[in-house]
Amino acid sequence: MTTPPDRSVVTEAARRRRRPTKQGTVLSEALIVETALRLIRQHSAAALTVRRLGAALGADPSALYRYFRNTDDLLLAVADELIGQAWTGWQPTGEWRTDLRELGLRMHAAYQQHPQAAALATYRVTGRANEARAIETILGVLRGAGFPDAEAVRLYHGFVDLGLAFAALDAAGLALPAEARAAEREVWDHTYSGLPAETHPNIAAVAGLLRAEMGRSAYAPTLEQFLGAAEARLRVAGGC
Amino acid sequence: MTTPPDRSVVTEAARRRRRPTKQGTVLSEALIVETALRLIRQHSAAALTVRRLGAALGADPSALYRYFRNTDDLLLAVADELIGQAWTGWQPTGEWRTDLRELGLRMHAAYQQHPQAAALATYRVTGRANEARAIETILGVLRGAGFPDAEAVRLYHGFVDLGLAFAALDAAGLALPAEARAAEREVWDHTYSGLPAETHPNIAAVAGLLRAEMGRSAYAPTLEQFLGAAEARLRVAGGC
DNA sequence: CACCTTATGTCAACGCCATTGACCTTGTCC
DNA sequence: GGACAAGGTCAATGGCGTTGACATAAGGTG
Repeated sequence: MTTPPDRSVVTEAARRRRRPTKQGTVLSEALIVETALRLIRQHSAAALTVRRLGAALGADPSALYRYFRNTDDLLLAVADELIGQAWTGWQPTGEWRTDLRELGLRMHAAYQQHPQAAALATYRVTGRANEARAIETILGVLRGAGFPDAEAVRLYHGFVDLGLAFAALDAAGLALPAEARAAEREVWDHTYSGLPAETHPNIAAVAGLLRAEMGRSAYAPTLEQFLGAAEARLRVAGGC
Repeated sequence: MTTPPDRSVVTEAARRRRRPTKQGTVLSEALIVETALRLIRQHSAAALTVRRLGAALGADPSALYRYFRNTDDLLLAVADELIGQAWTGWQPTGEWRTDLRELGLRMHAAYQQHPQAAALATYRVTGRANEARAIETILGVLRGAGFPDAEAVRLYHGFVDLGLAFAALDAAGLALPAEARAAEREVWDHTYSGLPAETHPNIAAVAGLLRAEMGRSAYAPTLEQFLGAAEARLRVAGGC
C-alpha cells in the first residue's frame, strides 16, 4: 500500500531526473503540448481527447497525468503555447497605435490559422509565462504612450477583451466540428435564402448580400474603431 | 423486424396527434426546452446532459430523441428560445441609434442573466423562428435609418458579431464550471499579484487596478464606439 | 366494435470519454 | 547494494450520447 502517487504538476526535481522511454517515444511537457496542438490543427479542438493524444504519442493515456493535473490543465498549457507562437518575432515600433494594431492582428491571425484551436481562447487566464509576457508588453505600450495608469488598464482590458471575444466567436464559427461548418451554411441557405418578402421583407431584400457576408470576421474594423477612440481620449487627456 | 424508428424531428402530423403520458409528465418540445434552460440556469451549460434532462423531466433520456435529432439540435432550440426571451416586449422607437443600443444591451443582458447559457451564443445560426425575427428587425432598423443596402448588411453583421463575440467571451469567463470562476481569480492572484517589478514592471505598477478590472465586460463601451462610427458613416453617405 | 397505424414512451446495450489506484521499471544517490 | 522516486503500464469505474428493439395507447377506418 504505497502512498498514492502525487499526479501533480511535474516538479523541479522531476525535470532534472531522466525519464525512461516508452515503446518508442520519450514524453515531456513540451512534446505533449506540441502534439496536442498538432492534433487540434489537423482535426478539431473537440477531437482532442486524452486517449487520442496518448495514442498519437505512442503512450498510455494515463501517462499524461504525470505531466498535467487534468485535461483543463493541459488545455491551459496549449493555449499559452498558442499565445507564445503568436508573439514570436514581434518587435515594438514605438508607435503605440501601430503596435497595438499589430499585436491584435497577430493574435487574431493565430486563431484564424489554427481556427480549431481558437476555442482555447476561452481560457482567459492561463497563468503561464507567455501570458504574463503578453500582459506586460501591452501595458508597457499603453503606459509608454502616455496614458495615465487607470486609463491604461481600462484600455488594456478593452483591447484584450475585444481580441478574446472575437477569437471565441471564431472558435464557434470556424472551428468546432468541421462538418458543422458546412451544416451552418446549409441551414442558412435552407432557412433564409427563400424567406417570402411578405413576412420578412428586409431579409428578402438583401439575402444575397447577407449570404456573401457570412463567415467574415468583424474583428479588424472593430479594432480600428477601438484605436481611434483611444487616440481621441489620449488627446483629451492632455498627452498632446 | 419492424422498420427502424425514424427518430427525426417531430412532424406536422405528430403534433396533431395526442401523446401518451409517462410516469407523471407529458413531454413536448416547449417543455423540454424550458426545462433545459432551467437546468442550465441553475447549474451550468456543461451540466446539461441528456441523462440529467431526462431525469428532470421524469422521462427516459432516450425519449428526448423523439423531439430532437441530437443534443446539438436541442441546444439550437434552447439558444433560439433565449433569443426570443431577450426580445419579448421590445418596441422600436424609430430612432435607430436608440433601437440598436437597446437591442444590443438586451441580448447582452440575457446572456448575463443566464450566464450559464451564454455558451449557447456560440451557436450562430439556429435557423429558427426567433432568430429570423431578430435578423429581420435589425435589418429593418438599419435600412429604415437610411443606410444603403450594402452598408446596412455590413453594419448588421458587425453589430451581431460584436454581440455574439462578447457573449461567447462571457460564456467562457462567467459560466462554465462555476468552481472554475473562483479558480480563475485564484490563478490571477497566485500568478500576477506578486510579480516582481524587475521582470514585469508594468504589471507590478498597476496590479491593483488590473485586479479591480477583472471580470468586467467591455461590451457596452465597445457598442457605443460601434454606434458612433456608424453614425459618422451615415452622415458621409448623405443621409443627413 | 375490432383493428391497424402511428406517435411516443421504455429498456438494454454500445462505444467513447476522463480519471485513478495498483503495479512495474529504471536511473540516481547514499 | 539498497532505497527512493520518476515515470511508465494496466484494469477498472462511472459518466456520457446514441440507437435498436420493444411496449402502449390514441385515432381513424371498416
